[in-house]
Amino acid sequence: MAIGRPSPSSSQTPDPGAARRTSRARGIPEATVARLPLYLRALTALSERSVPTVSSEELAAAAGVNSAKLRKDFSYLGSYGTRGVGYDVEYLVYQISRELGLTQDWPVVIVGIGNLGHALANYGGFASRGFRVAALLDADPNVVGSTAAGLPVRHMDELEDIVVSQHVSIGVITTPPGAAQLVCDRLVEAGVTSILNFAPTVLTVPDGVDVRKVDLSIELQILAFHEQRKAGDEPAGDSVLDRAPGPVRAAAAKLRRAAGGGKSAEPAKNAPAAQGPEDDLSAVMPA
Amino acid sequence: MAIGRPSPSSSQTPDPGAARRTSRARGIPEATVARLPLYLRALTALSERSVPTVSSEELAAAAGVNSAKLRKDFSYLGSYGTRGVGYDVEYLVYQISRELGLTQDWPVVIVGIGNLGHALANYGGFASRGFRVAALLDADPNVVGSTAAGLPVRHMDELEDIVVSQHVSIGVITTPPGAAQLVCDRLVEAGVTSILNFAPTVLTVPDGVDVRKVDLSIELQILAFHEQRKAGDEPAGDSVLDRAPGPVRAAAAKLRRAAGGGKSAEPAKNAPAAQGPEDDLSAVMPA
DNA sequence: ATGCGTTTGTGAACGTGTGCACAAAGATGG
DNA sequence: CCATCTTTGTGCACACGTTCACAAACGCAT
Ligand SMILES: NC(=O)c1ccc[n+]([C@@H]2O[C@H](COP(=O)([O-])OP(=O)(O)OC[C@H]3O[C@@H](n4cnc5c(N)ncnc54)[C@H](O)[C@@H]3O)[C@@H](O)[C@H]2O)c1
Ligand SMILES: NC(=O)c1ccc[n+]([C@@H]2O[C@H](COP(=O)([O-])OP(=O)(O)OC[C@H]3O[C@@H](n4cnc5c(N)ncnc54)[C@H](O)[C@@H]3O)[C@@H](O)[C@H]2O)c1
Repeated sequence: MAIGRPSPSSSQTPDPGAARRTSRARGIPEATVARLPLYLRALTALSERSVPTVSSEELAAAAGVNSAKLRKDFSYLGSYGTRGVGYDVEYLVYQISRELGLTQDWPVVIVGIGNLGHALANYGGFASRGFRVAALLDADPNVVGSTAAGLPVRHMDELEDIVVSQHVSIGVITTPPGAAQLVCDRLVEAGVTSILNFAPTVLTVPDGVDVRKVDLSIELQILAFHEQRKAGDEPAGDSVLDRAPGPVRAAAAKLRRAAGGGKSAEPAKNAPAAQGPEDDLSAVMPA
Repeated sequence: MAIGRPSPSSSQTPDPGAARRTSRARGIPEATVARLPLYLRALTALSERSVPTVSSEELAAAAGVNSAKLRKDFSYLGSYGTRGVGYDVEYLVYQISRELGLTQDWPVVIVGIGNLGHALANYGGFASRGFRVAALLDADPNVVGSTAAGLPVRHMDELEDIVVSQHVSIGVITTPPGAAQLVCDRLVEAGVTSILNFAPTVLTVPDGVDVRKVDLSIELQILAFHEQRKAGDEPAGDSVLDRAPGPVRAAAAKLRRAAGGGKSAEPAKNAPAAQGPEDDLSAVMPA
């Protein structure tokens, strides 16, 4: 039963393969691309203060990165600096904007105008960089009549028309997780090839479609992990059984499977637990 | 003029240094930590369907990753699988939860209850994983009276009290960018050691404080970059001057600096530009 | 012109992350 | 108890990303 990758490749954010193949075409590493907007923001601020040139050291500080990294990043774009002087701010703003495709207009649709969709629709920093909200879409008839940020919320039925007629290639999904894959499929079917997904769902898309996700819950969990480490709190001493090699562990595994079996509720000892390091797992593993 | 790193290290998300030092302490790579929440979500779904065991292949598909990667990730946690069978779902849910610190309660404060702050406060998936909104805070007197998601919005004055008395170690910043660093400083001063920042600002924090950022604008720009590539649209043929080595390029640089000089508006030829590959930059570089 | 101080651009070393491929471990059936 | 089949856990090779350190390039003053 060979599990051949199904033809729709699930290209999520942390998948280097697809994304890299694209960007390596002309040699800009993905990690660099992800930092360009950061540099651009810092440069824009300098530009507004009419600063003519900036050194890699200064700009790196403003962007919160290592200066060597910044120089290497810029080197992928070309030689836009002047030795002994630094970089011309205006010129660099233009070059990075161009490289990121920000010199063109990118119409986007937002699907799912609930709490988050509303916030995004109202977000000013949206339009500031060439991204224009082409339409707000929702399935709920109660929502469809209303307006958000001056734009009318339109019905999902109009999705295809809007995407095609306005040449929308970027879609933002802010529906509940259950609807995300369906919405995604419709967007892709209509011609959208880049998706920003706020729903906590793994989206599956065909090759050639990029998906990036924003997941609040994941971010918090990562923070919690490090927070736990800081507290010197080795995450509850592991059962000796599981560290032991050989048949002992196997027996433990067997027991686990035999015990839990069905629809047992969450492993009991889960609640508050005032970060006491001692936290035995007899509750979950009745050995 | 040696530019010694100032003692407050600007540890942003994409800075491996600080984060890694922490997690390497007991050997879980940062990339793995970032995927654990993904696995946990998939496992929780299986658990709700009362699936007793799952193979690395199945789980990997559900989480949208390579199965070898998943197995290696789990190997950092210990040997929790059974060869020939797979992983016990309930047990693995517990192990990952514990590793992520989700078996304890994490009170968080949200600062800046505007569009986004409201949406976050209303977000259900928040509390579902041990994260509890301890307080909503804002500086605007008009907002302070109101309630969001059943919680009262309290004034910034109360920040320190709340953080200390409720042992808050995680703070979420959803203020305008201008206020973010100030708010951050106050949070840190009060004792918060993990910050999730939604404002498009580079935060500077002392060592030992983790910052993660969520930046919609950056995500869109990355998508735009790849979108441009897909359109076969080499980002507007580079001026020959800049590719040429030697004195020619230097002269060009000189010209740029001399020309632009002051507060010149955005490099003119910036507008719509119907994705025509030909887009000369004489406007920005009057050579 | 020449020399001096500054800053870029990059080669090279190193650390991290990914994916293949396979031996070893265990389940299962006879 | 043995044979066979499934699936884990991991050694290994390679790709990617980061950082150091320094020669070459440039501006500027003399
Ligand atoms: N609110 C937050 O702060 C937050 C944070 C992180 C993630 N999320 C995620 O973002 C998504 C949206 O969150 P929310 O709080 O705005 O939820 P919400 O319930 O307020 O809004 C969801 C909207 O989607 C619409 N919708 C439902 N099914 C649809 C469909 N098939 N097609 C089109 N529209 C449909 C609903 O009518 C509703 O207006 C959820 O997946 C949530 O998990 C939200
Ligand atoms: N709305 C979005 O979808 C979105 C998306 C991405 C990023 N952001 C960023 O998130 C942040 C918030 O966005 P928003 O749309 O909710 O803005 P908003 O203006 O609606 O809300 C900001 C809130 O912060 C409060 N505030 C201002 N200064 C404060 C201070 N010093 N201390 C405490 N509170 C203070 C204001 O009173 C207001 O209630 C902004 O930085 C924005 O760039 C927003």
